[in-house]
Amino acid sequence: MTAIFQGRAYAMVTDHQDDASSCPWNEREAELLAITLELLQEHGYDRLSVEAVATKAKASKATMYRRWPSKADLVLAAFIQGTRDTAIPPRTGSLRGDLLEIGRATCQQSKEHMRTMRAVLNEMSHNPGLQDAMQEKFGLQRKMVIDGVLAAAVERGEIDASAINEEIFDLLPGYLVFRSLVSDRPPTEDTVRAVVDSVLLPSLMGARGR
Amino acid sequence: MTAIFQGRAYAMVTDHQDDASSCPWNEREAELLAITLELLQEHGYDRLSVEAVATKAKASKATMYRRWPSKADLVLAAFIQGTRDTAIPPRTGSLRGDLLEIGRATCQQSKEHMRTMRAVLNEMSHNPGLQDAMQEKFGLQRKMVIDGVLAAAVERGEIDASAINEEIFDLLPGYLVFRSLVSDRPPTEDTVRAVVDSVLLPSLMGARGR
Amino acid sequence: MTAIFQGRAYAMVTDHQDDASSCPWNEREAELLAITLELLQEHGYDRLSVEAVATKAKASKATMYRRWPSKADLVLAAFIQGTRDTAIPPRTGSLRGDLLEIGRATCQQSKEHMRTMRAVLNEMSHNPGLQDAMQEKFGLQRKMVIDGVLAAAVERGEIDASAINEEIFDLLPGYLVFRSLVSDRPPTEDTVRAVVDSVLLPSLMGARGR
Amino acid sequence: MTAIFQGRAYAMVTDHQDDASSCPWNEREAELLAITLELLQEHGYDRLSVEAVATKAKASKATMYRRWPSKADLVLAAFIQGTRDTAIPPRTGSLRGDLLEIGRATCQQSKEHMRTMRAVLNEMSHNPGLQDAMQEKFGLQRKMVIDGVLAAAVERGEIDASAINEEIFDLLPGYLVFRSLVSDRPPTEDTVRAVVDSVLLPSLMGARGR
DNA sequence: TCATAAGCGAGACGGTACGTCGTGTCTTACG
DNA sequence: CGTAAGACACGACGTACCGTCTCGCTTATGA
Repeated sequence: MTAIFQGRAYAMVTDHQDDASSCPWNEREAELLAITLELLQEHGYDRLSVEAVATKAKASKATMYRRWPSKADLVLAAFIQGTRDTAIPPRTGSLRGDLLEIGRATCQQSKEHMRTMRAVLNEMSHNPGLQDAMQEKFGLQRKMVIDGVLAAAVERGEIDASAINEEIFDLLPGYLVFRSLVSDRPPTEDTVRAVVDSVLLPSLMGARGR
Repeated sequence: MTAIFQGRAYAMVTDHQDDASSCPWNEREAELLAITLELLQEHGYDRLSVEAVATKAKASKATMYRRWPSKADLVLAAFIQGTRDTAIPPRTGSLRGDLLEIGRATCQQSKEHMRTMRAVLNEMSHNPGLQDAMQEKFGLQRKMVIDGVLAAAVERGEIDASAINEEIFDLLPGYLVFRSLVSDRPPTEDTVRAVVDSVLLPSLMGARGR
Repeated sequence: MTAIFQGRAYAMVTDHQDDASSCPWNEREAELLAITLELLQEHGYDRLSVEAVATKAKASKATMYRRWPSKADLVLAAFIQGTRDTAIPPRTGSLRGDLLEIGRATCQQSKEHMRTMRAVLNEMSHNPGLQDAMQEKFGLQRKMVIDGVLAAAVERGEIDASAINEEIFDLLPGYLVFRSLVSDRPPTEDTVRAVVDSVLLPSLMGARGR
Repeated sequence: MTAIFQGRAYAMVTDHQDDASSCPWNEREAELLAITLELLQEHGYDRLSVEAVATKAKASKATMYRRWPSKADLVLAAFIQGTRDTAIPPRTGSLRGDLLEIGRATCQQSKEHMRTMRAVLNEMSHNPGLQDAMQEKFGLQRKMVIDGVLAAAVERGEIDASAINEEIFDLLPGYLVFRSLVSDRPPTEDTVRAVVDSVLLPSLMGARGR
């Protein structure tokens, strides 16, 4: 199951994961990305300079550019590494529990990486490859998780398969991300509960009652 | 009624609107912002240069920097001007119609200004003032519109006031914006219809049946 | 006699001199030039800005440019005004006394206006008019004074007219100016005495002894 | 003997001379300075732009500013390089010949670098370091040459050591430089001859006759 | 064992944009 | 009308960063 979750971009990175402990150069790479992430969070995309990352890491610019051909790539890689290890939320046994768990995880992640995501978003406009990478990583991964949760709910008989809508499978994480990134009202636990209890569950289970 | 819709920021701006036609310097300012917006849409934030805007407008850099102390301010102003005149969606007489209309307007606006919004979003991280400005402009304005629509629906007896939830009043526009800005699946009419028909209306009217 | 001393450039300015007390606008003009001179001495040509002069004088740039069409003209005018009133050294009755007096006056003037002279010199490279003006003012004026002194000495029988050389009539002031402007060893009274006693007088009176 | 002629500043520079041919970066530096000098002669200090030099040399502004922290430093360096290689005038065997030779060399150099010298002069007012550099380079170098010439004349018995005066050792070059830079009457061969024959030699040899 | 290479730090380089400042022209509004 | 105020087009200043490059130096392998 896990394998399915990993799209190309995701795999591209995770393939090296095992090497990280054995191969010293991947440790270095990870360190560089970590510093990138740190400076990114602190100063934002524009005010982040590859030079500063190199200096702080006592590396040279050539080393940076050998690994990531441009600042945008560097930032993307840092972002991916920063979000890679986010655990896939565990199953709780009930649809409501699973959704709340997804919401909770989304909130945490989107708050933590707010600046980075904004930076990557901004870069996406010019970089179709980045667009795809993000989509593959986030869109697909998210879809898999939610599909899994809903499928389990259907299997448990909690909802009808007909209530599932392709168009809005990411309504929960999407809205929460919106609240973190765009609006000035970051999501709280109440937000998650409200979306799940007053919107999603009525919608998903509404058909049942009829 | 219209007055209520306009938050402070909105009013603050629209108050000058009349001046724009009478005062020549505001025409010039508007022209500069329009060019900024154009180049911004075309090339994105990073690849936009103040110099290019000035050149295209046959203005000088000093003129630009006299009005907007930095590139970020310029872009924000351009964005605000670009979205200022977005008409408030008309009332259709039914909750469903109003919501669809809001969704449609949100889709159009967020698609049109996608790159600009991403750029402004990115800038927001460093500029708390920008944060507030955006919130005032978008958060409040959006809230007013939706509150109005829902209040009308309550008045019409379509829904119970108790079904309205502060936490998620912007679920519809929020999700649509997310789809435009973040996900790789820009919203379509189907998306709007799906959110309204299978999510919002069941949620809002669900309480009725009980 | 005085009239002869005044070349074109000199006259151009001094013609207004009488007006200065009666016509208020010339007082203003003199004030502007004085401020220019002051800032010039303080900051040098490059770091002097017309804007600063205008601001300090509570005048507007237009006022400055109406009177002096460029920064160079302004500086030249300021310099001329600054040196205009330098009294022609009085006659002492002996050649040696006169020469020492000329030397003393040159030293004082060239030290006082060192920066200004350097600035004007620099500007002269591009501005032939300035070249002429300077020449007329300084070259001619200087020549007249020295010619007068030497003629008096000849008349007194101190020297032969044949000892006077057109090519080097300004050797004394020239060398002193050089010492002030170019070398790092500004002239002292000893310098003047040395030039007069060990160089000029031997040269001028040498022919006598034979 | 030659070694004695070279003051510290002179040696300081000429020591690098050999490197210039072997080290490629010094060739580049020399090229940049040569272009600077060329544009400086052509347009003068104010109208010279670092950007233009960089463009003409197919270099970047950063390269210029890395080597010379400001336009003034650049111009000074260009001037020093431009005058560095000026050959020390050869000895002719007689005091008169040596003085004429010094005069001739001074005339040529001061005419050739008139604009540059004026620019550097102007800059000196604000830059004490430049003051010292110039003094070291020109004052000392000039003094060495003249001292050497006079010493040789003493040795030959042409003049008395007592006729030499510290205060005016640079009277010849000083006056010639004055004529080039300040006055509108650039020195000619006649000027040199007149100064040497009717002023310097009488002064230096006058004591003998008595 | 030694050399040949591969990766590295350091940092110069050509570009490009930034944001500032000064010049000289022009317009507006006041007296 | 002359003036103070100051906007404007132009263009140079000096800074910072990008992405490329060349240098030596260190390792780490392969003859």
